[in-house]
Amino acid sequence: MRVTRAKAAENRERIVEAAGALFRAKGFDGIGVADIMKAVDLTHGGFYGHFASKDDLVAQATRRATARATAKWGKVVAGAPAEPYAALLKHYLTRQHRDEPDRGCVFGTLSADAARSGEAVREVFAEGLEDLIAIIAKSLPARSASARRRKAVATMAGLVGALILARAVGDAPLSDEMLEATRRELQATAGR
Amino acid sequence: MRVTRAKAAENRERIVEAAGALFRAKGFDGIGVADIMKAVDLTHGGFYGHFASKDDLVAQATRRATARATAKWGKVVAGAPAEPYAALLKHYLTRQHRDEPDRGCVFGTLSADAARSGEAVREVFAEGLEDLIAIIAKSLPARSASARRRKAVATMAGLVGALILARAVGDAPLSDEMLEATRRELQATAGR
DNA sequence: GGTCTTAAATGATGATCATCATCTTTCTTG
DNA sequence: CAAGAAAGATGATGATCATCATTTAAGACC
Repeated sequence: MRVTRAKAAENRERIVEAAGALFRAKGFDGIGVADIMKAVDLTHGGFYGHFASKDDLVAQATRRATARATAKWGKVVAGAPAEPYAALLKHYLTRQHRDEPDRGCVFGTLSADAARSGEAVREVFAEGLEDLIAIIAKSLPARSASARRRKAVATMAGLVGALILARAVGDAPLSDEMLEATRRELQATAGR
Repeated sequence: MRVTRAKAAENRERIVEAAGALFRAKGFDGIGVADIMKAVDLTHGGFYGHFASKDDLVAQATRRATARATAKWGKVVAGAPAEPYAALLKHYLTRQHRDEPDRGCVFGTLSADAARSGEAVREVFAEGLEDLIAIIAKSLPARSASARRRKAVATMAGLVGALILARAVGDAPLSDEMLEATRRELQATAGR
């Protein structure tokens, strides 16, 4: 049945949001169009009125998720002006973040899927990643710009790697250790 | 048609090997039983004579891949007794490794998939990861055992994160930079 | 209020999925 | 050499997949 213009736009929003969570939880290949629509209480038929294809939704949901991450990181550093770098590490490497992949960082859940996707998705990832690296670089104690940049890139790798591996090993003690050890090492080597 | 016992065992081997490569290239959900069998020139029907389920194959292929990684890392450190840690970094963070996911480290390709898999697969991951961390720890210059362990865990996170992100951003300049910056940072902070 | 437009529902498409029963063929074993 | 065993092929199962044509119903606009 027909629905108001505003309601239709809201439905599109809800599809993108639900897809973002479901893709993060199950991977691009792990969830289908019908189940995504069911998650927002719609039937699968209306999907192609909103999106050109599933790939189109993948790209839109990914962009939404990276933008959300950038905004969140900005708030985290703004909320801890004295120790922004430490705040970022602490915010990212938590058990809660590890245990809620569907609401967490998209780079920690879908990077491998992105590597297997088309150029459109990979470009969204590249742009989002540059934004986060820039935030890290600004949060670091003053060194040369190139040294800050290098440390920021390596920090991004450490954060994402620790989160992914902490999830991959299940509930082994190693899982908590991945988060804690990576946080301490990154922190200890931040100064110089 | 029937085949010798030896040939049947070899076929099983080839299935596990091919599956290891195909899973790494396309993810656990990205490749089907029929295509795996086709890759070793068999029809899909014989599959369930060799394996109880696709999950069974996933677990076996994963174990094979982690064992292979452990053996390879052992050779790398043995081949560079003067600077084993530097050799590990250099071996892992290369453009070739990034561009050949089907033949590369299973932790860099399937960790996110493992996080979404059953406990059996995650246990294989945990055991394999412990082995690699132990190799890194032994390759580090002498500090306290706990400091070496912590640095080894953080190194593992950095290696895997850099590789995954370098693949996720496509052929952006950031891709090469991820490998190089992470290698330099890990190396620079290895001493103390 | 009547006409046009369109969002979503219904239902079908053909592909592909994991799984398995059955059959054929050939190796193995006595 | 004969009988039993089993590896792999054939083909079917029912699910699920992305995609789309058609229908229905109600908002938008004159």
